[in-house]
Amino acid sequence: MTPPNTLTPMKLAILGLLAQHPRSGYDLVKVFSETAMGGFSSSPGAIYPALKSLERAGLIAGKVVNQSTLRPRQIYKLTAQGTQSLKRHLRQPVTRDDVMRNSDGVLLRFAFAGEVLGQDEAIRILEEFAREIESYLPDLKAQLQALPKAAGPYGRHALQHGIDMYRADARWARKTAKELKQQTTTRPPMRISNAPRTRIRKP
Amino acid sequence: MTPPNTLTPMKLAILGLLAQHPRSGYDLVKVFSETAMGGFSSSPGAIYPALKSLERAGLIAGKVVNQSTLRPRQIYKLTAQGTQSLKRHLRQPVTRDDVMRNSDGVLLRFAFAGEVLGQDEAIRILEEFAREIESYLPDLKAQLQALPKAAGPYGRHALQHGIDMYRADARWARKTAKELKQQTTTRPPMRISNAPRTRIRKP
DNA sequence: AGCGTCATGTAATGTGTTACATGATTCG
DNA sequence: CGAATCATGTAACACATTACATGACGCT
Repeated sequence: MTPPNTLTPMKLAILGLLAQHPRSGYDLVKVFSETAMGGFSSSPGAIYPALKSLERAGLIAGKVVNQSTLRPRQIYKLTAQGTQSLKRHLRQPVTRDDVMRNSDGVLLRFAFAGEVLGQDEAIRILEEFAREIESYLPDLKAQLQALPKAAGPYGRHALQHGIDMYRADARWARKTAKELKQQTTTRPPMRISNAPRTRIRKP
Repeated sequence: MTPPNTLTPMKLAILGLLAQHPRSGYDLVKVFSETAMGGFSSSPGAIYPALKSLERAGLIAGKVVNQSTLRPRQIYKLTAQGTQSLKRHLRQPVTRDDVMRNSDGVLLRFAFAGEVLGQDEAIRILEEFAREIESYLPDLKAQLQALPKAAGPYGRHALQHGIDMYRADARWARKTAKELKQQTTTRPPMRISNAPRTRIRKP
């Protein structure tokens, strides 16, 4: 494991998307450019190197599809090791550090955990997220109180913005956890093994 | 102007902090490490190079303070050009792109604009921010509607998170603009010229 | 014949992160 | 005296961004 267990946001996103179903690099480019996807602006210059790095690390494997046409296309899918690495990453607890400077990453974890590990893990992430925020909020309020009056209103307002955002985060997490629990259709997690049980229909 | 007009978040933050009052590199390290400051984790390895780059670009000037002790300390302050560059940057309109992938930068702009350009500019930024968000929200809601049912609930919830966050952003911006307008103490902007009118008392 | 899109990349560049290095000063 | 803190940096590294390059395919 040359890159130990780091998994940058970009690579996590790629692994998660490939866990949904195999895709080509170009497919990923389109996903990132067309959907909101948590603020990735990502361009080919970021995606293709990341794919190669993931392939070198043995987490994904590309299969060249030459199908009759002469234009080669690489379709990537997760390897067993990649699946394992993704799951390990998704199972990590939500820390205060995540809350402070990686809340986008938590969102990614939530979405992929729901698909890959099942609803229970998604709910766990939501609740840990909310809990960490709620334990962090008093600190922020104390910081707000501690601000010297001389500092002027702008720093105070900026800090208040942070507080408002965290509150909204926590509210969203609680609300979403509740919704997920209420819908009793507790579906099992998606299968992402290499040997799918059901045939894929190609319409 | 070797680096044209780019001004990364880091450099903007440094310029803004130096506009408040001159500081040393170490002072900046402390500010970034002790206060929340919008999610900068920033360490010496980022700050000192940025300072040198800003100095090369002529936006700030360091003055060595040898004062009796043998340990040199660089105190940086904005040059006239740096002040001008900062103001130009702060006066830029808030775009949808800012909203989509740089809302932290907007916050920084707001806080520094209030101090450097005065309350009116700060309010302008808040209102542009809110307006851009409110014009972006329908798009996001449409994306939410357009999500295929088959995609499962997690992507939908993640998107809903984005919507909730933007709503909270807009609410905060409207609220803050209102508060700033209500307090009739329309103070003039801070002086950041190199020739201060009032003597600085050194207690 | 030419343009846009599909599909894959590479190169240059800048920037942040982590970790380490180096001395001086202050405090117990 | 030794430890923590002040204060300044450097080196190695990974990473993303922008811009460019290449070539096939489909449409007009």
